[in-house]
Amino acid sequence: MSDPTPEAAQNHTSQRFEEAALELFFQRGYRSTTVRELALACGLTPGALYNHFPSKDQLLYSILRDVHEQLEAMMTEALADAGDDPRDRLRALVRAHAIFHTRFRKEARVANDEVLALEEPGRTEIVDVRRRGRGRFEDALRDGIAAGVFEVADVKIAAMAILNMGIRIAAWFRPDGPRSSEQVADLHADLALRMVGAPPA
Amino acid sequence: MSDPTPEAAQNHTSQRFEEAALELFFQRGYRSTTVRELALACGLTPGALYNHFPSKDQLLYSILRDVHEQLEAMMTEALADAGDDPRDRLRALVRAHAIFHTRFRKEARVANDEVLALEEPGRTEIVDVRRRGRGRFEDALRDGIAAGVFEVADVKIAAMAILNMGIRIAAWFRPDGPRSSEQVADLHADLALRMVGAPPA
DNA sequence: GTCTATAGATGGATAGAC
DNA sequence: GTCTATCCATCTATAGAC
Repeated sequence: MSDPTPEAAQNHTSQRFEEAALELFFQRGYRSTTVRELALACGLTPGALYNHFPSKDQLLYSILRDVHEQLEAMMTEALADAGDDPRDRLRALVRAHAIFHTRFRKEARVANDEVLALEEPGRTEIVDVRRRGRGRFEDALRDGIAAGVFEVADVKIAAMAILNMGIRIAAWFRPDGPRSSEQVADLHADLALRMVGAPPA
Repeated sequence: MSDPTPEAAQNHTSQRFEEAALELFFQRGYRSTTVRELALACGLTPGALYNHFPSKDQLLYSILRDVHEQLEAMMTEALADAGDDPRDRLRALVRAHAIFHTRFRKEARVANDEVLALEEPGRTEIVDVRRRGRGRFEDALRDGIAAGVFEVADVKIAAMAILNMGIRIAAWFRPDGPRSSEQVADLHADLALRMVGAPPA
């Protein structure tokens, strides 16, 4: 009842492990990061990790699952707000995707680079999630073609190209660089619309 | 003189190590591949590696250096044959880049994924080589803008997008898939020309 | 130039006290 | 839930015989 404990400011240890792991996996890669380094970054000892995760692999899996959930949520929300015009919908999708890869660039890069490091069955699960995400771009393109506003020679290639120029943002974007998240997102949306034969005015 | 030895068919052991390493690094990644696996794949024992490379790191470095040299050579040759029209030059560059990433997709993917696994000073050297390669795309775009045939809002972003949709080809292309190397290259060249406001007829 | 054998370090993970 | 201590596997690399 009367319980204004300082627990409000508490970061659960498992979460601290995930944050340290994100940073270290981003800097050195999953395989090069040791359990000892993870524990040290949390001010703990190696054994402590295993009170929160059954293995180093499951720690990576937990991170990747969260990252993909968040990306999916952002794209879903963007589409929900986008209206009916296929151009607006593609723009919304590309923008959301780009903004995610700038704002959560560490998460995104770890997610992209370390999928193959996962053990089964987590790996197959995450790969499937990513495949479904790719489907959103293909659907957006097909809708525009059906509506007669896009002209695309090969839907899969175009979708892959749009998706991948977005994915790679996480590899080069710098938060302290000359372009904001929003600017990068707008520029990519314009490029995508040009790619599908619907150049913006 | 009279020397038709069977050495013509000989594969030098160092080359066999590089080939085995390429395959294993492609499948499992550099860090997950052990010296024992490399030696076994060559029908040798771990110690034999060190007659040809001073370390596992130097083996990776040797592979990455060769890969980037070959990519540079292909792009240089493509530009030399391309004539003067900026559209033709961009098309040639994107095509050469795309074909490299289909035909040498294992080499390309290892080169992309394992740069950070390199130790210094090799890592900085390879990163610089890659930066110079990126400059070719920016130059091609600036030439087209100067000639009045391209219209680009942000040269660096557009160059990065074109470069990166090409780089990611190595991550999804399958030699036994429905599209040939040439088809993928042509489709990407068309997308790139659209991105710079010079859609092909 | 390859082998056998092993050094020397480091990895993930566990046991049991507190 | 964290600690100390450690197991045991595995890693890169080396030494010296052939």
